Amino acid sequence: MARPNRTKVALLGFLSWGPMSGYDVRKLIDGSISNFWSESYGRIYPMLAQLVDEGLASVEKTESDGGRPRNIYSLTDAGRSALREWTEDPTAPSQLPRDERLLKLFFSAGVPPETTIELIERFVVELKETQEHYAQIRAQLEAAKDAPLDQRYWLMTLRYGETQREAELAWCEEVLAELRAMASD
Amino acid sequence: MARPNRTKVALLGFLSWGPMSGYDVRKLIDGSISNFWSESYGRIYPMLAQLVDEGLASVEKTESDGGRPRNIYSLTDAGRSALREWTEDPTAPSQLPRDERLLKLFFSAGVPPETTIELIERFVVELKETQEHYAQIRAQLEAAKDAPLDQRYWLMTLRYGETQREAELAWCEEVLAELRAMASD
DNA sequence: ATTTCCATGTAATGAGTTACATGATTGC
DNA sequence: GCAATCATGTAACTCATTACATGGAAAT
Repeated sequence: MARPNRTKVALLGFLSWGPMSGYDVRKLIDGSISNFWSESYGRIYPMLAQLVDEGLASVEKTESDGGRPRNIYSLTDAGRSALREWTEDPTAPSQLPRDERLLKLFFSAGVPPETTIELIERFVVELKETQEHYAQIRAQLEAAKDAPLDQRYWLMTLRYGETQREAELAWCEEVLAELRAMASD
Repeated sequence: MARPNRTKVALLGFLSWGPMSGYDVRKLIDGSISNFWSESYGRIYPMLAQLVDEGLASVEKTESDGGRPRNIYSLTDAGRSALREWTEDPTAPSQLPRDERLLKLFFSAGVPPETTIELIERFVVELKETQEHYAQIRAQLEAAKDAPLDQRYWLMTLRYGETQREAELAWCEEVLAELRAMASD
């Protein structure tokens, strides 16, 4: 696990909560870390198979217990220690950001300010929707009274998103004021 | 240009400033938008060839004007209107964020708070380095007195990064306070 | 009846990094 | 003479999304 694949560690993390299916993982992600993470089925299912190949997880096929057969994955000891190894490492790769909205803004001198105002106003709408989404995540995370220690960490990650979105909204107001002044010249 | 490739529009944008080589583009990026964008040679050179294929740019090989021959690319009219089409469109795809540091924090209940404190402290160091980098970019952008309209947009994008990093630093202080309280229990 | 949700998976496609190969020129 | 910089490009690899295919069960 020199530089483990990101999907891999995400799956190890969720499986550490208990045995579950790929479908379950996806739903858990949507309800907890969609704030800063996403996974597609196209990655989840192949990666689960890979975890089994590598001995980090085991799979049990539940045949006909009512619904359609499901594949339930559990961490092995090797999986648990791989997860531990990753969480204990205090480094994180700095990701190269690529923000298409900012790229557009950067090259906007050639279009009328009104166009750029709309670009930013759409961003504001999106940000407010995101904030509402965060409120739902917050409700879900705060409901987990049975895992108080985990919960504190979860709320830290949520708080990160909340403060970032707030700062973005403040920036939007600043930029909109400038653009509107430019438009009225 | 339904959903143009991101590298493509970035190249169109820089070429709109005047004819230049792939090498030049890379250096310009580093000095202006490394704040929120990056391109590797492995993308730049093939994409420049593709632009020529598509009639969006033309290339002129400068043979032996002193140094090693360079390939200088210029926008065609088609290239200019493709860029215009993109900048005039006030939409931007919302990118799915994947923050490995936050993922690690999310799953940190199983490791001692000291480990997580180090994770955040490293983040603080990185953020301060980034802020210094921004100061250099600011100096470069503010030096461009010959393009005052462009400059206003450039500074808006820079200001975005500055406010985001500030908010991150404030979040780090908050989280560090909580983690230190947890560590001293 | 039909839509929605559960559930798993594959194939096609795109995007992007990193490492490598090459070789000239400039500055020390 | 040697290192750094200029300059272009390719190949291998990784990573990830999207669309598609399949089909059962539950709800309306």
